[in-house]
Amino acid sequence: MPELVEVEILKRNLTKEILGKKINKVEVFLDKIVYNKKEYFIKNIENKLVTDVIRKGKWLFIGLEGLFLVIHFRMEGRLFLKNMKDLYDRHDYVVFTFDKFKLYYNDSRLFGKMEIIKKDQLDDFVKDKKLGIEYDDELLTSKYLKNKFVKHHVGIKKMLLDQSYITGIGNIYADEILFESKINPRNYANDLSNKNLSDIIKNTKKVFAASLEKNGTYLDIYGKRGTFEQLLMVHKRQGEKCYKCGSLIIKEKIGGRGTYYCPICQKM
DNA sequence: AGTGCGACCCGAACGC
DNA sequence: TGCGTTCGGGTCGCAC
Repeated sequence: MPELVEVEILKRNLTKEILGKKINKVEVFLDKIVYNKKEYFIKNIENKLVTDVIRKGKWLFIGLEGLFLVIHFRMEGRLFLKNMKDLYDRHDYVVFTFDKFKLYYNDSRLFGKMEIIKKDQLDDFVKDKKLGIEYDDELLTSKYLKNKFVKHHVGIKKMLLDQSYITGIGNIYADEILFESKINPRNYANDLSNKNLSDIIKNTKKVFAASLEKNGTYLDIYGKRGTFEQLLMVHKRQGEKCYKCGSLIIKEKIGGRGTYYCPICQKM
C-alpha cells in the first residue's frame, strides 16, 4: 500500500522522469477517479509543463504551471511509465501522454482519487485535509506529541494512523514503529511516557529511512517492487517467530485495522 | 470535542 | 473443482 515512503519513491521517480516535460494529452477512462468535471480536468492539464513534484504525507502534488494535479493512491493506486505502444491494462483509468512515453494511473480497487486545484489553493487543501507535520520536521518532538495526545484516551496505534498528528504513517509502518519502540498498540496515547514518545519519533525516522533505502514495499513507476517487505519485523507475520525474542507474532483487530505485534516485546 | 463505525471497492484468501 | 463469503486498506461523513 502506498504510504509516505512509497509515495516518496514515486515522487523521486517522477522528478527524474517528468519534471520540466510537457503533458500533450490526457485520457480519462473512468470519470469517478477524477473529482473535477472531466472536460475541465482535461482542458487544464493538456499542453502544460510539469513545474513541481511535491509530496505531503501520502498525497502527491504535480505542479502544472499555476495548477496542482493532486493524487491520492489509497490502497492500490499506481503510476507506471510505459512506452507509447504499450497496451492498456484493464485497470488503467487515467493516461498522461508526454513526447516520448505515457504515464498510466492504474487502480484495481478504484479507491484512489485525483483532482486539479489552483496553485494558491495548496495551503487550504492541506488545512482541509488536516495534514499534520512530516516525520522529518524539526517540530516533531516528544513535547509536540504529548500536547497532541493529552486528550486522547485511545490506543496509540489509532493515533499513529490519524494523519493530523504525524502525517504519512499507514498500517504497515504503524505496526513496525510500535514494535521498534516496544509499545503495545493498545496502550493509551495519553498514558505514554516522554521516553515512549521520543522512541516513536526516533523509530519513525529509522523505519522510514530503512524502507526508503530498499525502495519501500510497493511498485515504482518502472513496475519494480521495493524490497522492504522482506525486512518487516511484525507486519503480516502472524504465527511466525519474533526476530527479537522468539515468541509468536499475533494479529488482532485494533481500531478497526489488522494489527500485528509481539506480545512479549510489546507488553501493555 | 472526541470517538467509533460504515461506506467506498474488488481481488485475494478462505471455507465448505 | 467450484461456488459463496469474508477481509482489507485510507479517508470521509455521520451518529453518539
